[in-house]
Amino acid sequence: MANDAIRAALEAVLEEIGAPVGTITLERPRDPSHGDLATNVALTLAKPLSRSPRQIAEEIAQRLDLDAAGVDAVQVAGPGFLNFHLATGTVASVLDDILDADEDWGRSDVGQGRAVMVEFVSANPTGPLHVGHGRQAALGDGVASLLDWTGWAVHREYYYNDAGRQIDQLTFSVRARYRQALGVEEAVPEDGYQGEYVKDVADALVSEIGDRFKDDDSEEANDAIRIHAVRMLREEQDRDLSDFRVHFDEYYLESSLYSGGRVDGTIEALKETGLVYEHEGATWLKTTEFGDQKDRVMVRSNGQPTYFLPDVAYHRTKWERGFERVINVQGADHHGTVDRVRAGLQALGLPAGYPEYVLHQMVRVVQDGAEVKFSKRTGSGMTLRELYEQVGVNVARYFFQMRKPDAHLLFDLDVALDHSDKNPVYKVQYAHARMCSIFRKAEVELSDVQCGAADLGLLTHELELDLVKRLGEFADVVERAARDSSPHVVCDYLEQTAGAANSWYHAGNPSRNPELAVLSDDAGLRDARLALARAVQIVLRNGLTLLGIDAPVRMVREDEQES
RNA sequence: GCGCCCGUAGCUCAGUUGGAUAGAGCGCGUGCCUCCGGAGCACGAGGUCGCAGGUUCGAAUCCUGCCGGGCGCACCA
Repeated sequence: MANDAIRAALEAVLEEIGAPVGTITLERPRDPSHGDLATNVALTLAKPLSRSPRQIAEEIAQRLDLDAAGVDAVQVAGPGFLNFHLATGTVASVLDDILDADEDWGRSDVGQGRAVMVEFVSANPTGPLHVGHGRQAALGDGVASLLDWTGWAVHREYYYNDAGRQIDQLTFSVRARYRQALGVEEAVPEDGYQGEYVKDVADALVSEIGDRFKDDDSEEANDAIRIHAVRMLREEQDRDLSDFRVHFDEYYLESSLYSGGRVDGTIEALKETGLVYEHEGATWLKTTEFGDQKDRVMVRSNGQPTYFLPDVAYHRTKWERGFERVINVQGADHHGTVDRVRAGLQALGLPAGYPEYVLHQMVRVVQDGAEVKFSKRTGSGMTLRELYEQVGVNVARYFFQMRKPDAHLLFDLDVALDHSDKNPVYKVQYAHARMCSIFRKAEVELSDVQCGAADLGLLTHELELDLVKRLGEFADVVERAARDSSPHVVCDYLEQTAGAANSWYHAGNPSRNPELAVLSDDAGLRDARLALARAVQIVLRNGLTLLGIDAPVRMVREDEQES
């Protein structure tokens, strides 16, 4: 690849002149007069070499082996940029690489097969998933997918808090609805779950066991109700996620931490560190030792552990299961737990930054300029299923991934429901389908476009070369997105690439510029342009696949849909 | 009060870890329609990067202090 050749040639020069060799960034300048590729190495070397960047750039340019780098010319510009002009044919040669790699184009091996766990969603089984969980599901799945594409062995995990007070509240809420269904006058507890879905759970219980627990308030009865409710709601969440095309390798139950003795084991291990003390009847851990704001209670004065303890125990199992790298995807409202969990793990001897966190901000759904807040089923916010049944799974997944996690997400239903290029999902999908339509028109199978078959040097138009350069950047984009746990980088790239493909395609409209038509009368040009169309199709398809979104070979028009 | 995140065009947002004249989509304005898919295309206007200092060859980006918005600060989870 052109980039690699230039990098190698640059590194050789840097060694010659005794400069430190770090990562050399090559980027495509916005202004075409600045060449095909440019680098700022000379600027970054100004300090370590204590010479003027311009001077360093001149020396590098002089010593650079142009042939080895595959460039026609190199220029020093501005404060000390090196601008490369690639040899004719070199630019388009990346198309052969793309055709050759096909489904693997964009993959890399920076992870070298190492194990990484991504934990996400992890909602309590106390009700249907809402749109916030949806963002986390799409985002977590995207982060996991990016790691997979960059050579990591990814494990997707869901942690179920199936123990504790929230579950007790659910049990009492279901119990109240159950008795209501049997004609007893009883209100759902004030701090219980008020949504309609609790009635469904109670009704199912009635048809399963009749009135057996109507007046039975024993522990056995409550256990049975709890188990029934948790099972039913877990099944609903699993369906919601499965239909959203999000799947997990493992579901880890909080209750198993207790039954397996891991909570007690963690207390014992922490006590051995000497960082545990008793205060006012409670057991504390000195987490301030590791930068936490204040020390934390592990066991309350009533003997019950706080949530902090099983959380540390749980993350300890991640380490013990061999995951030296773990990424937790969570809502930003949980950021307060980050320091304390890390502190607890550090006390046990785990590394300081363990685990990593991707915290995402809240989601607001807007339609006609007003926020949509209500869901009959939950009595509060819109559910994930209500959203994606309206706009479709593809659109929902894309919208959830197209903003950086740090930013609040405004989910605009008006745009999501639009079926034109104004909707970024459709814009990318249309571009993909359009490439496929070229092959239908040409009566050529996609798979018949072979690597090395076309004379790519014939692609000389500015629009063509611009498009080719973008396609060549895909692997770098995926790597950067993976490094920053940011699927939105891929979305931006796909939208820009789709736009460039559209410009190229429309410029070749036979009625306007027959000399730019893909299906040219000139057989050589036609083959070269089909190779380009095929490469565009591959990149768009791979990008969409990575994000978990369909890449349709044809789009159904609305007027066709109706007939 | 303390901590974390955010503040970039009328709106929604990018900005590759400090680089060249700050970008995209929508909206707005002008011009193109019988096309290899008009659900389009081309061009244009629009910015004191919240404010004020600082660091250096260079700052939307890093540091400090303010202003504004969101979220957290339990022996809840």
